[in-house]
Amino acid sequence: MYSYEYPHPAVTVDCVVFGLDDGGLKVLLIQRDLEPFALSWALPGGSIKLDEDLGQSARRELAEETGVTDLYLEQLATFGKPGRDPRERVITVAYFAIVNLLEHKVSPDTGARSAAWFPVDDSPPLAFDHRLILDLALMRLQSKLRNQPLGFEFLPEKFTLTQVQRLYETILCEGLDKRNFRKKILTTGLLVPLDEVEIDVAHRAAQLYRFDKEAYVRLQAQGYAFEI
Amino acid sequence: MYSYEYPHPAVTVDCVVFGLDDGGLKVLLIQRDLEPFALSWALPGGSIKLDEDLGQSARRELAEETGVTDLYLEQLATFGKPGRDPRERVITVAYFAIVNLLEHKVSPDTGARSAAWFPVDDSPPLAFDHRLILDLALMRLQSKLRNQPLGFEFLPEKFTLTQVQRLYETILCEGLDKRNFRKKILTTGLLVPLDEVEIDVAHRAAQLYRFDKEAYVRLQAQGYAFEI
DNA sequence: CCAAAAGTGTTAGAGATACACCCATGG
DNA sequence: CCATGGGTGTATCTCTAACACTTTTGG
Repeated sequence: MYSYEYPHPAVTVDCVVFGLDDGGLKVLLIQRDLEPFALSWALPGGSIKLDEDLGQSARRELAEETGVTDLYLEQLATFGKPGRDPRERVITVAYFAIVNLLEHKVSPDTGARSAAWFPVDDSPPLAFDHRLILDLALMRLQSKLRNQPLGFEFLPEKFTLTQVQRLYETILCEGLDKRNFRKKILTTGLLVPLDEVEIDVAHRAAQLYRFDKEAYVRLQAQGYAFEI
Repeated sequence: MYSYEYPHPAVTVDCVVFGLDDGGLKVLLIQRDLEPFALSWALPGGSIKLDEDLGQSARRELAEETGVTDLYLEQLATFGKPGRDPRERVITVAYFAIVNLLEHKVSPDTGARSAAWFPVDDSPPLAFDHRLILDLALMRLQSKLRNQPLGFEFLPEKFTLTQVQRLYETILCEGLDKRNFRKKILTTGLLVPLDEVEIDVAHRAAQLYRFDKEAYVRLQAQGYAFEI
């Protein structure tokens, strides 16, 4: 008989979705309508289905609960401390996601539960061990930003260098020198200038760039390591 | 009623345990005695218990199957593709471990199943998706080695600079300049020279060092980032 | 005295940092 | 013409990379 004699825990996915707007770095939370932690805010997520891969479950739950569909997603870590859910043993596979708030203007209230963006440094108490998960995701975001060209996931396809710099400054919580930053980011060769400039601004219009993902993949295969 | 209506998958842990000896980088595998994949080699691991944290499960399984107890352990990633186990849906939380082969001379045959160390670049076909897990672990090892002082986990408490250099060369698969390597590793301030030298060698005895973990933790808290 | 590995400094080049002003545009 | 942000170059310094010989020890 080919089967596991051991008791099976519940398995869920939870997503830490980051976005960036003028107010800074935001995280997407949903308000729970059921016990335990009814009315508390929590990371979007839910039970996996048995015929779905883990990443698919994460995308499905996000779409159902928040309407967010187009995003960068990667696995963060798995949390399974006994007692983290008062009902039963629940293992949760946490995902880390980035969504482009500027372009898609995601309205998170399309789902069944109420969802909202909170500043990461001023978010409400969270259900379960979700604070722990959020903190880990934030550390991961800061660390990955430095050695992977991940930041562009926050931006629209066409962006200015100032937008990129502000992004880094906001997430890393540190000021950066404009000239040095531009030199560094341009010498990677990963940004290609477009034949377009910003529009509708009350000052000199900035050059627009796009991120050349193909070039990055190519360089990466040759051992290139992005660093900012 | 506070419970999950969703079907529960099986949850296991699997460990990629690395060790280093004169023959290079090794990985610890066990030979399966049951179907599926009977007689195939596989990563040590097994079902979690409902009252155990995930890391504890990993340590318990390792001790039971291979006798290995004293090791560095961290979570790697979770694999849950439907069909990865032909019996039923199984989510496995993979762990990444390093054991000091030189000092402990682990005899992996103490467990119930036969266990053995294989060169990572010459290991047998593996059961399930364990090849995928091993490959990820190897990439993680190489990448972490560069920006965390993780390599010392492979070595005895007292070691020579040449041992450290050989370790880096073996795992990163690249030659390193002796003088530059020594300069770099010593200027971190994380290695403290002991009042001892190597013994029983047929040539000039080398200075012994130990890794100052406390210093690392202290520096890390101040924003220091190890890099080699 | 020979074999084997330990140990040690300098120079040139690349990359990082610090720093301030003029330009273009819209209102 | 003014306010706003866009855009640019140089000098210094620090870190990295390349490189070869002498010393110690045991056999």
